[in-house]
Amino acid sequence: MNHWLMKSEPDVFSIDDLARKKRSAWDGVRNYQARNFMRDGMKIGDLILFYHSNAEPSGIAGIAKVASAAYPDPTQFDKKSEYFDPKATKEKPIWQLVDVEFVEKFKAVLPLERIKVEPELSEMPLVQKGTRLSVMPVSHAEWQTILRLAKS
DNA sequence: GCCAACGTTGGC
DNA sequence: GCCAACGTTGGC
Repeated sequence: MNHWLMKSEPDVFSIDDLARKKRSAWDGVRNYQARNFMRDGMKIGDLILFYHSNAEPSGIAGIAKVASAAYPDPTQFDKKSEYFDPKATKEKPIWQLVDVEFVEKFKAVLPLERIKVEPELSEMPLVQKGTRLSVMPVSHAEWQTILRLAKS
């Protein structure tokens, strides 16, 4: 099983929103590398760190899991959506997404500040300067470290 | 709200 | 195919 981290702005969609809905399509990803991780890397049941960006504080808020295989993001065809992509067609969709399911909300957000100073987490794309990936893989060791920090 | 860093677009 | 201009991300 692989592990992942996915970023969301809590003003738009937070861990609480996912907890309420139980399951949601992770729409709006418009970055090829992030799309490829969802399309080619994710398997049903993979666990996801739910990261709050542009938040107070920014950090990891809980856990979700992959609940579907990748399929075309419907918002790319929707003219009224802010994620509409005029270059995408039903025959040749560009953007893919997966459904995610709520697993757990941490008692407290594990702040980015804490992640940054943890030597075992220094290789994460999350803390690399200039990386803006919104979907990224997490190694098994990093996963264990993050859960230990989040629950301590 | 600022702005650095990055990805994408489009003229040539 | 280059690269300047532009738009976006996301921490602060």
